Amino acid sequence: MKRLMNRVGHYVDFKEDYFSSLLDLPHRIETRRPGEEIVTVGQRIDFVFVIESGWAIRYRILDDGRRQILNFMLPGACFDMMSMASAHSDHAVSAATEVKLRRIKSVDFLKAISGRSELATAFWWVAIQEEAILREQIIRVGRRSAKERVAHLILELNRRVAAVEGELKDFIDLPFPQALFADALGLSVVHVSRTLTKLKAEGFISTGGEGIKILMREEMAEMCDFDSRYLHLERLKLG
Amino acid sequence: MKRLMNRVGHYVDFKEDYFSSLLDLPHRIETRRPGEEIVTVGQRIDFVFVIESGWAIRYRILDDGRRQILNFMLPGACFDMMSMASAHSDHAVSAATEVKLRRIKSVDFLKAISGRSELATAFWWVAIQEEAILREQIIRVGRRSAKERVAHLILELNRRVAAVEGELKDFIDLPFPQALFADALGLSVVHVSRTLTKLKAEGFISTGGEGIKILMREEMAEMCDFDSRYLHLERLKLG
DNA sequence: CGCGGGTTTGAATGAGTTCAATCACGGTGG
DNA sequence: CCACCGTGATTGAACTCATTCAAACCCGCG
Repeated sequence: MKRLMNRVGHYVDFKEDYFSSLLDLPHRIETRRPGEEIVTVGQRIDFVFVIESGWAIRYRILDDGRRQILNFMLPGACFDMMSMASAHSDHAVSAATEVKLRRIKSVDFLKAISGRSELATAFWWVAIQEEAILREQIIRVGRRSAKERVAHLILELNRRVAAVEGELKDFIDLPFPQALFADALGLSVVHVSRTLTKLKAEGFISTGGEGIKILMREEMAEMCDFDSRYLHLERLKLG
Repeated sequence: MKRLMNRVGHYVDFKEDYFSSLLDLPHRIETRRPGEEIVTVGQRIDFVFVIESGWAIRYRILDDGRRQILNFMLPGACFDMMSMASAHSDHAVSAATEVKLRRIKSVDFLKAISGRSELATAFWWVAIQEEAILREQIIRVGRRSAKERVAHLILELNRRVAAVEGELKDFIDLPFPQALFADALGLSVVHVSRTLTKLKAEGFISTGGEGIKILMREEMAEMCDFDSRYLHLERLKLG
């Protein structure tokens, strides 16, 4: 919840008690192991989830097993606020890593924010940002080369982690297999591996442990046409 | 405006006077010729647009000229409700055909729907549907073959036109060049042409005039894995 | 030590692109 | 009325980027 506050706090003048009402909401804390489902296709959506820790993915599986990841969801992510009751999910959500999440009834959540216009505005901004991320994903898989795609996604995730942690680092933890990158970018695992190797050879990044170090942020952003403005983090002072 | 009513009317029990308040809102009617811009990149968004007639596209141009169309917007489309004041557009909107549009100040629009919860709910549904269309677009360009992409988009547009016109036809008017299809699907114009030829040869569709006739809807939907449920038209009785 | 998940590498294949030429068609001017 | 454009659609041939398949590799773990 602290991370959600970090994130949402960028959009409103932060006051602790705005959030206390959210914290006090009736809820359940659940955990999922890597690969376990959180929301299944066709499920009725009457809960809002908040990711307390860990990474999740939103995706769809086609009949023959192809998988497209729509978006990565990291700590502080908050879904599905939009859908509300009486909609059925047309895609699934599952855990990429070990995940801890808070489950709140949609009605309770909506009641809590509807009274407080600052909070409502903040979550409105989160929804706008979410949609911008989806649009950027379309551009990425639709019109960018493999090299650009991989670099662009790395930079996006790096920024989004920064928005949650409050500081922009040159290292991103990616505690999940490259297959997730492949399915997010519409590439094969093999080609993701080759592309990462090339990015390393060209000095943009280096890998070590379960993450990636960004060595030449400027040049890399230039190369893959990454412009962080779409993430709407302007209130953040990350340089 | 009639088309917007058609569309939105699926989600609430239709009452003429819900909409009269929208019709009476201060507005300007504008027209754009094919190719002319409606919203430019970086522009501050404090207007809601309603397409009265014609087709528009939402897209982004990359530095080297590559273009990715994010979504087609057809008569009855209503944007950008989400963004509200103080956001800058990270993509452009322009006319695909001759377009007539209604421009309403965001504040006026929001005031008008905020009082009437049925209207607010209806536009909420429109926003949900819009987002589902974006997600489907990601899956289309990310994990489908050229043949599947083209077929899938044809079926989607067909359904969306039906939602506006109130009846599902086997013929779709597509009064714009194939280049738009290409840029929407992340393909080259040449390959779109080849793919359409193949779809014709296999008996799925036929072309004539400025449109496409769907000859084997079932088989085609099966082939490209099209499931109209994501469009959230359930209240529509289109079979 | 040996197993297993995940990554890397190589070689062959394939889907889609690019470039260039041709075609089809509607509009315009002589 | 017809020749001439210009835009967009189609076709062919060469090429490229990414996929597929298969083997090797790496490393943490029982």
